[in-house]
Amino acid sequence: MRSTIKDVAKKADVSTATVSLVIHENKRISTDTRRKVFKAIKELNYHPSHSARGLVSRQTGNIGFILTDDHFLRTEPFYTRIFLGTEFEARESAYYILLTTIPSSFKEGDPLPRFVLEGNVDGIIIAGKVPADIISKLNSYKMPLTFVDYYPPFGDYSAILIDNLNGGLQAVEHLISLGHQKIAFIGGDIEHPSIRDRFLGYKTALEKKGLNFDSAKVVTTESDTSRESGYQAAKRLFQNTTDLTSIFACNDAMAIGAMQYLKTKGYRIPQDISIIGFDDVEAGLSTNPSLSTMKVPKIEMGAKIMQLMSDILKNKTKTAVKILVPVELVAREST
Amino acid sequence: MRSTIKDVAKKADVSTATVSLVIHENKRISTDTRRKVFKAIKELNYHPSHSARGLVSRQTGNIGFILTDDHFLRTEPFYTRIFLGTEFEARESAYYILLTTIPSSFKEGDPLPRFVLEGNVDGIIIAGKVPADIISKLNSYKMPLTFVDYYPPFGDYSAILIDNLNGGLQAVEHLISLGHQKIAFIGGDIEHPSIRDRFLGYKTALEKKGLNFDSAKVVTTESDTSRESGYQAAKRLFQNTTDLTSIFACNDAMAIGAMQYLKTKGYRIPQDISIIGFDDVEAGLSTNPSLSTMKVPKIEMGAKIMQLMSDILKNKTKTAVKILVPVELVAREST
DNA sequence: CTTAACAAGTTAAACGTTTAACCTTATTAG
DNA sequence: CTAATAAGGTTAAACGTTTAACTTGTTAAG
Repeated sequence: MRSTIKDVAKKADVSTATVSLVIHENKRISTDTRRKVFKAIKELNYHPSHSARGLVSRQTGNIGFILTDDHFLRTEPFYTRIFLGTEFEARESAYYILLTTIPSSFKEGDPLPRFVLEGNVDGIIIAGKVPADIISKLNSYKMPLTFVDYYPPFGDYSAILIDNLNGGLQAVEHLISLGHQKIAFIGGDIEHPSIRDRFLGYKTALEKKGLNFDSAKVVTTESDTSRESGYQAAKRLFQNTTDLTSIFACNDAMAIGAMQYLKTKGYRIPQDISIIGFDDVEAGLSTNPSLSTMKVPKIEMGAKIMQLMSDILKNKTKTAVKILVPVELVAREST
Repeated sequence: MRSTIKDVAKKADVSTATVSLVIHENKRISTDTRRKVFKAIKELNYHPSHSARGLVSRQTGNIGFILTDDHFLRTEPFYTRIFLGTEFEARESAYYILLTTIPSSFKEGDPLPRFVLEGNVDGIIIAGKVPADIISKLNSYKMPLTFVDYYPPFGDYSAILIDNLNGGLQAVEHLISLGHQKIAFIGGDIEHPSIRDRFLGYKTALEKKGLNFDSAKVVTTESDTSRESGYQAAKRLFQNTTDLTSIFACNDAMAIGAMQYLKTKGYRIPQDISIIGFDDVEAGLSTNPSLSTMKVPKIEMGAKIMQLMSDILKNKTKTAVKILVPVELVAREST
């Protein structure tokens, strides 16, 4: 049998209320009593019952973490790293994370995650792009909704986002600083706010440095940002023009796909063509040459969104905040 | 405010006990009353409070899911798929899964997952190989411990395991049926029960078909089963001998690594060398040629371990059972 | 007709916390 | 010296369920 607050109270020779007050660091309790109680807690290896707490405090101590199944099953551990950060932070703030996936095809009639229906979470973290339908359904529940690595087109939420615009800018400036003037951009899923911003960063960098924008050097027709799409986008790019010396890919997966295409066509990297990606996923390390990229602090983002959630639940943060996390250039062999 | 059992009772004009009995499908309640109650439940969108239930039933309704961080962050979505299966099944049986990772370097002094310390799970599922230290520490808590895709060297637990031996057997028999006589085996982390069994299957198949075992055709010195290790193992293999026409790799990652080596050395697959892997991960589909492999039902395994857990918690399963799930040959272009 | 058995509920205690309201005793202000 | 305040607790109700024990009415058996 696990020990309860009563056991502790008896052992420390105080009331259960006192034990509770000690646990909650209430200043009304003398140092002596506090010590006695802590001693008893230690000796009995007491941990408060999550259920009992939840019942009286009307909080669950749980946070729901939602992502689409294909994001969860992505080959690159991107969202899993974000989750990991969230989990780490949740340990600190004594929350549990309930991870669940939704189909990326989620639509109006589909059932919401069970923890929402049963009110078994105090708040919800949504990671990555999810269908609009689920957001609107979720809105009718009164719990705080926060986003990480995605921001929906409508609504006003707290979110942790990558500074994609600045990242795109830096990536392209890096290429320019190496002497490149003819820089291409390849991207997929261009409706995605993140991709859009990276593209915007690309354009801004060109403008800033007085290089002119050439639409022949831009391929954004792929519907996703997979490796395969990168291959296809590169192929299409070289159908448009061969007048280029470097490529900025909207993410590492596409960059790697593009590298594969370049290799099959006999281009040397970086001598003939330089290439830079975005995200800094593991795979970029084991390509040959290794891939230059913009490093995204995934674990930190996960931790940050959990902190934000915790603040919101403790009423420290009343209004929606959006935090942009900076990215960092990692110059490797491909540039 | 969420509605409670009292609201339902009032609306249906019965006692709360009746509502509870209806929910638990107790036969003592008449069809009429049952209907009334269900109607009220629907109208009020009532869902029982998880906390209140947990408090009185002394169960948490949660299952802990533990894997090492590097397994969770593996590029191939192997364990994530198993988790997904568990999650799906958990929805059916009304459990929540608390996923947490432990360092793969877990040792004696490290803290156990919080849900264990706080007694916030009814049982624990361990996925994949974990350090022995955590198993022994976990044993001192009285909750059921089950394993999926791993079985510890000591102890008596329920587990869902791949039929690795038979899988290895089938893979090699497949090669033999294609006329191969000179079949190599490459593997890593040979201490791992799964790898060991696959190797045993290899040997058994040779024996069964009257082919003699040649230790020069076996490389098991790599310490893990990554792509890179596959590359290295293949390299070493060809240092030993070139007298072979096919390779059975202990998993797809190593098979893919080996394919890369074969390609750089100018071998054609499958004309010069056939190769077969194990696991059926996505990446095997996008190699060129596509990789033959043994298909492991990952989602189903996840679902099965959750069912098993649920049975154990309901006392349906009293003694430890080990279930071997069969694997299936997927012949693609590489053989 | 009496008694037993059953059907279909209801009552009330219990689960382990939290916390508002209360109670002592000691200290301070006037 | 009295009254007010502070310090350091305690009491008891409440949170939303479950379930053993009880009640009431009906049917069946003898």
